[in-house]
Amino acid sequence: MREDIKYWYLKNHKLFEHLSDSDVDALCVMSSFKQGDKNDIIYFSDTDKKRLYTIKHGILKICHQDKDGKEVITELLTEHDIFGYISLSESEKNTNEQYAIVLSDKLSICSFEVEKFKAVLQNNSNLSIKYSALINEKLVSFQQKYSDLVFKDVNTRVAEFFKRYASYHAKDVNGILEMEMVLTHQEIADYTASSRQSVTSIVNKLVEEGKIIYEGRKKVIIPDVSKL
Amino acid sequence: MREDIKYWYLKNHKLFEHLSDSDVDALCVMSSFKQGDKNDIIYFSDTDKKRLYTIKHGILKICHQDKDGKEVITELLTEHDIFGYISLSESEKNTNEQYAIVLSDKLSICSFEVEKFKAVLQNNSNLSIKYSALINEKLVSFQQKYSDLVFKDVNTRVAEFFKRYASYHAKDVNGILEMEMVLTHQEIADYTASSRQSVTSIVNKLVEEGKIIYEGRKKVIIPDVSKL
DNA sequence: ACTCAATTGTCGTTTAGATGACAATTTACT
DNA sequence: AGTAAATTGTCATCTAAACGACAATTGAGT
Repeated sequence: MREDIKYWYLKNHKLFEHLSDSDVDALCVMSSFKQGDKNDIIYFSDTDKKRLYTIKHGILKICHQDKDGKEVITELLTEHDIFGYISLSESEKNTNEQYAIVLSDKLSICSFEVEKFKAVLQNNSNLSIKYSALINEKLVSFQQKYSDLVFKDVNTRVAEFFKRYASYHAKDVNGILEMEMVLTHQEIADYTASSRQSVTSIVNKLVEEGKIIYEGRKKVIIPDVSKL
Repeated sequence: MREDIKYWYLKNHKLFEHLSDSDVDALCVMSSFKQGDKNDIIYFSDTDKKRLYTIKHGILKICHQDKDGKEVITELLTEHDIFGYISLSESEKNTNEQYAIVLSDKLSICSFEVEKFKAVLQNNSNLSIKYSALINEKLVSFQQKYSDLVFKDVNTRVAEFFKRYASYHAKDVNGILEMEMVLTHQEIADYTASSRQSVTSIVNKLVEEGKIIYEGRKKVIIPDVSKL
């Protein structure tokens, strides 16, 4: 990949936007860009060197599995999101059974070796404060997700999934939201901690009520988010 | 509180242990220690200045509530844990409906104004890397908690609560774990996302099976953790 | 255009665990 | 000690949502 494109990406990432040009240069040198296709799997436990990733383009799901192969999607990640974190104890198997799968047709990600990234943090306290704040945001939104699972029923969780998904992936055509849906019902179920059949019937109810419109299986339209 | 005691606490906190003496001095000056009693509430949304807290002694629960007053306990915090985090956007109401309640008879906490703490981070990249790693650990353990809620049934969750609680609060008397239990069944239910009645019957089952022993309502003994 | 695999649709059935109601017990308070 | 309040015990009932099973539809690949 051309150096200037790498540079451009990093320069426009909210995590790095206030770095000096030379700092971005340094990051640029140690960064490694990679392409992926739909259904590609990224294991980030068993690689020799731990890496930190940020998404340049595309959608990715982070999954956990239990022994029976049942899957939860803990996160849906998009452009500029980061994953594969730094931790105190080097060896730690924190990423137990975690893996990422590409959902969009194409994915391109940028990664750094954790150790090298730490070195950059050493010299940029601003960056590391931003980084902590970012992780912190994740934590907060995760706590929210947890409470939602406890307090809200499946209907609400699925409806809110569509809102949330739209907020990231829809383009607004005067008030009407249009988006490409890369998740199957099964995956929406994995993400909302419910079952495939429940999602199917809830989606159909929403469609009947006119709150969402499916055009084929890949395109979703939300005529009025406020009514969802 | 005497300066030397403050100093001692900070110096022995794993987050600060490798700071230079003068850095700890600086922290010491800006730190503020406070005492609390059982059932005291710490709101950390509506105070004018945001603060970052670390617990010197005692046990604290962090709760969320839904509109009907139903409560989830998202975290149980003890000695050296931190809470009330820094975030990017200053105004942000991230701490929506979050509050902390003292569970132990006595609590003593140490706190810093977030802005001042950030300033210290500025000059200590080591510290800020440690700090990010710490937050990151929280995130990971929270994702675990989420998967557990999805995958594991109430019995397992309650049993694991006891193990976890023991790992923090039990003293080991040659293989037998003894601990003070500061949570009621209702609170265990809030923590494990179940109901009071379920916890009661599960606890009684565990007692019958000899896996745990309640002496009164405040003391719990686990004869053999491996059997739990 | 045809075939097969993946996805979705629709049921009836089952179940874990919540909920309500009330009693029994323990602890706190004066 | 004596009373009130908090906590725990025990049921029977109810319900949301999972699960299994199979059909219908869609879309991708040849």
